[in-house]
Amino acid sequence: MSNDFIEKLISERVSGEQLLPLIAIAGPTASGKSALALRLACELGGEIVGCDSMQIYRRMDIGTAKPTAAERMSVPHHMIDFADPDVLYSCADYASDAEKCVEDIHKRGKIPVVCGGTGLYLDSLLFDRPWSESGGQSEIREKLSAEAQKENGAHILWERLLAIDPESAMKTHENNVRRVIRALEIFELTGIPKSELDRRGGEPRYDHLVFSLCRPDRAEQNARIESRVDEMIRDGLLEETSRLDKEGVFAANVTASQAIGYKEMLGCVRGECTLAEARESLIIATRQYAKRQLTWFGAKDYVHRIDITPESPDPYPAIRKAVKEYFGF
RNA sequence: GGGGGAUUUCCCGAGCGGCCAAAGGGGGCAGACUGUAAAUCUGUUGUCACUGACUUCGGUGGUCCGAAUCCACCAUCCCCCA
Repeated sequence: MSNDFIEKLISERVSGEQLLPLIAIAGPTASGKSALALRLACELGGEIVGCDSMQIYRRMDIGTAKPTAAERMSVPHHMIDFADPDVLYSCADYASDAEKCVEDIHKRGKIPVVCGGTGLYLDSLLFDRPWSESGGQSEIREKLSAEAQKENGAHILWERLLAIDPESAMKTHENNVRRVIRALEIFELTGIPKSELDRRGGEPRYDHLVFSLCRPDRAEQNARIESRVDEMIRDGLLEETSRLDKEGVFAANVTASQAIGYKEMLGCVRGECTLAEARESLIIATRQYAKRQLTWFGAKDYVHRIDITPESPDPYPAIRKAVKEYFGF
């Protein structure tokens, strides 16, 4: 199963300003990314860079399926388990932190193996985007959110966007208030329409080779998700949720409070539903998330999809081979 | 034993004579995504020869030009009185 993908990449490779190598293992939850990345890093003498919007948080261990202490001992892991759940941490923070991290790894003469399922984070690490100039959490956003709450507010905001940046407005459904607000915010902050800003930058930062693990058999993917959920519950997800709840994580409107697993268990912690019900909605939410990830990675032309099937249950050889062909190590 | 209420498309649930292949939600399927992304949002979801036709609303038989909606009987479930 060798590959036009690799050949194409090699032919596209820019030899001029030789970028440094980076390997990434992406794919939906419960696809086996972590184990695979670990194996790859071990063999290549690499270090792992997490690319997961939730594993970055401390004390959120079970629900985010963080690599175990033993695993983290065997190969250095970065961008995992370093932020407090109650702080706001977003994609732009990740992009700059992870970039530094990768730079260090390169300096050490190691090769970074990025591993995780947060597509946007991966994208932001791989490609240089002018995000830093376009602000973040701001009063403008608050103000716009308040306006959106009003009668017909969403539509009014969208029309405002249409006036200043028709291109973005056409691309963004008016119901997607969050995106409409962000586009508006960008313009207010920078004076540049989002569509214009989007065209800037975008150059690759590394000579990257990205894989996405995929199980074409949906039933099998679902079965894996289900057993992973049960494992989490067995390992004490409920208790972990309860602890975080007491910390006030879910009261704060922060990224960590959106994590799948905790959201669902919270109902049970607060006695609003049974554990069985929480389990059920957790499984559903995870399944849906996995599909979104699949759709995201499937749409990226820089992602090389590796299918896991009964005929080839172990994706490792194919990936190892592709790395060898592409990088030569 | 007597009285009352239910039975709707994968699930929940609205509909109570034509505007009903049947609201809404859930789930499923597909998609979007450039500073909340494990988030947010969109489309689709009876069948087909698909701007039309066909088969659905527990079962059977009626009433009516016309029924998921009315009547009768049957089945199953729930509640109340014994």
